[in-house]
Amino acid sequence: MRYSKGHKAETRQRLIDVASKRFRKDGIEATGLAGVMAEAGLTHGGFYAHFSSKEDLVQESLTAALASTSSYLAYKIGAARKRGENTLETIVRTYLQPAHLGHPELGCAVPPLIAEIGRHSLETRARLTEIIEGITGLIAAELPGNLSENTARDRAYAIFGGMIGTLQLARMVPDQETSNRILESGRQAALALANQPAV
Amino acid sequence: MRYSKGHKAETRQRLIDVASKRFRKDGIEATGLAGVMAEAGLTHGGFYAHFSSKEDLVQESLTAALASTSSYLAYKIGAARKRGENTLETIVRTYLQPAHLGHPELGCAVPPLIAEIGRHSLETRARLTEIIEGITGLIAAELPGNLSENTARDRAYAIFGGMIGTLQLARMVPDQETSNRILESGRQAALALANQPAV
DNA sequence: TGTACATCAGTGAACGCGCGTTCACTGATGTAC
DNA sequence: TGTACATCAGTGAACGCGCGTTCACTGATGTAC
Repeated sequence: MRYSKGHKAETRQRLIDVASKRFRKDGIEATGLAGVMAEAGLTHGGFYAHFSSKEDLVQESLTAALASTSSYLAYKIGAARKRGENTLETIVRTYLQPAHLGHPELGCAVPPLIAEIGRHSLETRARLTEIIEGITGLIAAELPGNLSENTARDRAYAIFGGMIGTLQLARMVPDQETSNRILESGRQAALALANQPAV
Repeated sequence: MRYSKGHKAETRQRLIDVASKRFRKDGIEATGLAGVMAEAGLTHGGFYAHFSSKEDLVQESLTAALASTSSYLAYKIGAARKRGENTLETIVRTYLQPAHLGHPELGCAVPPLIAEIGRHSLETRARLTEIIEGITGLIAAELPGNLSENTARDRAYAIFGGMIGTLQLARMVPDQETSNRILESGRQAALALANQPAV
């Protein structure tokens, strides 16, 4: 069967969507290509018409997922600024909202996958690091006070690191009340770090 | 061959040691039982004389690894107190020291494995959560000021979450200078959180 | 003291299974004539 | 306008491999007599 123009690009996009969700939900190692293809309504043999390897799919789908998180945060920041709201509080409340606990397949790819990514090739790590630096850049740009570029960047890393670790802890503890306490504590901590004066 | 008394217990301990290192280095999913047995000098068939399943080994070895981290921190805290040094600074400098970046197989099991553990059974999560709460308890006990038990506990979670996320970020970025900046920023953040007044 | 036997940690072949990857093939449709 | 052909996204069988788990067996040594 010959397909209409744009059909292949659509299929590729669908594969990226399915894979990025499965990776976030089950981990990269635990996600099989056959399952991804099946969920996209295809048989497994056709995979290599779209990607050169599983690692290629990993790069493409995680790049897409991270870029989407970055865009979403940027949009939230813009909307908050328009309304005259505190943009940093918006970032923190968006990232550490209780709804972000469940459904990791719809959330930021960093908390569920950062450790696994760390075991991948330098190339994959470098590529994903770039987008993560985009996210910390968004945070850095909203930090109050006259911080130097370096100070702002470093502080943004600490804030983002705190949010990542907090989300992971909240997701791992089996008790929901503890989960919510951890999230709330993480929110307070992130804002406290953001608002401390320059050293 | 019949073995002398205590021989089986020694083998079991060796398996736990090998496995806990491999899990931390390569992840749980990516670690095969045959490899663990081979590194311990055995063939794979004997595994089930020691553990009922891979999940059993996961629980035993991660419990051991986390307990070891907890003990080590407790020892460091005790030594610092004896010398009249700041115990919280000791915790933070121990956890976020540059040497903790490399060789994750020798470090705390939480940063490399928390996301993967989150996908395991409720039983496994509950068991490991207990020990993690031991670690946050150590931190909570050293927080200055007259914090209520709940406040101290919640703040300890935020500090520990920050240290976890910071270590993960520092491990993932491919550039070592950035790594060290992230670590330093994480140390400052952890101490700033510890020293802020009660809300 | 010497001999027969029970023990049981460890061996290694085998199980079904899913993995990532390869490849000859299909067949509906756009294009060339 | 009608026909022959080229295209190529997707199919499905097959590859070698490692996985977790099972199991009949081994054989050195402690124990019973």
